[in-house]
Amino acid sequence: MKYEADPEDVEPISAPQAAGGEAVLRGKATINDVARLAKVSKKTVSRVINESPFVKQKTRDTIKAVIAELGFTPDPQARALARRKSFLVGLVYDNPSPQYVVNIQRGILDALEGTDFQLVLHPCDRSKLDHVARIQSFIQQHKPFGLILPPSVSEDEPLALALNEADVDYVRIASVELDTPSRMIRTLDGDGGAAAGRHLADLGHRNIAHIHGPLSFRSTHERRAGFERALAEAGLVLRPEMAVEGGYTFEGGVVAAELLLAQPNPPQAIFAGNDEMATGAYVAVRRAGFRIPEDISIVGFDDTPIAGRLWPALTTVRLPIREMGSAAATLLLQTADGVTTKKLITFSPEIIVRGSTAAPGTP
Amino acid sequence: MKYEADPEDVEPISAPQAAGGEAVLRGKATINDVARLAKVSKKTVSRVINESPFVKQKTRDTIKAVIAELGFTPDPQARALARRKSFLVGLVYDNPSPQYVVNIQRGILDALEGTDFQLVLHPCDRSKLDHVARIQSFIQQHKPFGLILPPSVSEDEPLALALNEADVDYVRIASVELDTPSRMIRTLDGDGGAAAGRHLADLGHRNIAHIHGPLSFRSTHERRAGFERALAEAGLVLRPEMAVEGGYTFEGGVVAAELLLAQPNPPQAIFAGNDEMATGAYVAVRRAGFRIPEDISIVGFDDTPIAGRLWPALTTVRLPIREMGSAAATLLLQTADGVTTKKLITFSPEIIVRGSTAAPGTP
DNA sequence: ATTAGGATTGACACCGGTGACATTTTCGAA
DNA sequence: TTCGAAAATGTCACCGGTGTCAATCCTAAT
Repeated sequence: MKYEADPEDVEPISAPQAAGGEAVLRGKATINDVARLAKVSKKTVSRVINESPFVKQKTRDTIKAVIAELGFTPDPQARALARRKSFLVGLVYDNPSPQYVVNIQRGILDALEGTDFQLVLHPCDRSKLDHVARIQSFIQQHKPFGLILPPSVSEDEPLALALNEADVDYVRIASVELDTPSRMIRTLDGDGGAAAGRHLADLGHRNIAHIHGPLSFRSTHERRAGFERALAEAGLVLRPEMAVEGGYTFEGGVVAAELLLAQPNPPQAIFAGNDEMATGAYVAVRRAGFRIPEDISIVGFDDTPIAGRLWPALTTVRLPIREMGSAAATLLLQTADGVTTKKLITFSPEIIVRGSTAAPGTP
Repeated sequence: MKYEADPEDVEPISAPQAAGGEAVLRGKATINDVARLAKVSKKTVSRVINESPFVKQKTRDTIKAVIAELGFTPDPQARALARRKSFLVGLVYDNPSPQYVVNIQRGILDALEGTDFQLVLHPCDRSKLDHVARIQSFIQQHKPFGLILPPSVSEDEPLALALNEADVDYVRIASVELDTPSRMIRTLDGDGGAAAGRHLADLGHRNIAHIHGPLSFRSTHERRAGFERALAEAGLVLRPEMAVEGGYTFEGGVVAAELLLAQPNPPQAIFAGNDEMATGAYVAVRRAGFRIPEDISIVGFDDTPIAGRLWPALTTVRLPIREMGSAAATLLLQTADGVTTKKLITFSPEIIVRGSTAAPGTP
């Protein structure tokens, strides 16, 4: 039986703009309005919205025309309710670096632009006991379409396990293959560390130190391993007393560098595991009365904006963080299209040589 | 008529954890489950959830007990659909400084923690023609509970006008009273500028320059006005050629400072309208071969993290950005409680003296 | 011309709440 | 004890979509 809406029913709906005399954008069109005007059931409209292949081309065209005419957009809340899945993409993060976080956000937003999805922020604290439970309850309540986990949450295996149980999709951003399999964005931090080591060795430095991040971060180990590999290729070794932890923070960097400089045979060059710590090293080096890069060369990692703002500008290893965020979101949304081709996207870092490194003995 | 659910109906629901044998957290309880167990209608449960005063204390207690037992939490999507209002708080921003943005986010998240609300990010671009239309369509689609507008979107009067028409609540963060009335967080940027001017004048500087932000930002004018006021109180004037625009960016700061230093009678001190530009000034001053603070003193504004990371650390004016974000969210949520007491919260800046300023003639 | 089987489309309940309004209680005043 | 208004609670439709499954429409094969 065909849908036989009589003209009276149709008329007043066809002009949502004009309705009500005053109101112009008020009262959005709903799927019912579209169905009535297109003379089909709302279910068929629903099929068109969701790009179901089981709709005749002609019907589809008619409906699309009506949708366009009415400026109809499906209501995310209603869809979420019916599907038991919202249109939210959660960014679950605990990264201490604001720069990192902002760039990841930007990348995700780039990818989400134009889609129906919205980015919601969900900071967390891995040291809290109910850390995983909180995220679970967030998922249960808000039924996010998916989650994006940058480091170091991405390395949280108990969390990943819990997520696999829960009804969410997620993409992790990390520097290594992780135990729990999942789609992920992988960064070759080791190569970055190697690039830093090679750069310093090529400049002629022999006495090189390293300030690394917390041991609980996988990237700490990756970066250091790559760095040591490059040194080895140049016939150098990283002596144990030349490797100090700086917690990935500015203050940690200051303290770590002070420790290094206080040694009987202080380093000519320092590779810091991130820009924050490199910035801290700048301060310590200056306090100790040394010049950068004449007396001591410094290399960072991340290429956050501060790198270009220091004096001299910091030589550092860049990871395309924004692009990574974008790729993560894209990977997540694939599922929405039913296409799940790629499961892993790899990004390589690149060294950006600026003013904080020079050959030893530069006047 | 009482609700007479017979035990059989009640039993299987009472243990959502146990249901299904395997599943533990699956299948959240709904308002219907609560209603059945508490032997009341779902509407009454709804009243309790929404803290309606028209529920007898005893009934309320019973229902609350059941809610606790079941671990029931209302479904945000369903509520949103029925109320035509979601539980999202939108941060609409275009601020170029990541630091600012992150801190505002943190503040908002602080205030939202423990509530049903979620923060969604909505960056925008005021230079786009459909700028306002985009935000309108975001509102129409996602029906956010409210919006928070930091500068410079907060100063966008056409947007504010459109927002008043639309069905959203919003709080603006700005440095001045704005034409369109609305709840807002106000910062006394003028006082901050004055503090900077006073500090430099007190140190004994007479030849002081200013690098200001874009003229389209109200804060630019506020900060400058306060600065000039303080100079006047010290019997000084800001000569026109000593005021240059730096666009609130690092690069702009570099160029502006170069312009100032190239003048026949270069300044002994520079007050930059924000930390980004102050950082740019550091670079220009060094390139020109001057020392900070011995030859030239520099003051910034905002106290972003970079201020403490520079060498020497930057003397700057601090605005409690995180607290401001938190206050903005709190102001917004008042409506949720029906309590709408405050409409304006004012924050005063404070000068943080660090190493980038000294009396002229310091060796 | 018929007919089977896939291609389309529709009917209807339901997702989990809330709004408007009706009905039942409750309790102080008469 | 009785009555009426206020207090408390319930009924039922609806918010705007989607899932399930049944019904109808086609098309090629018989």
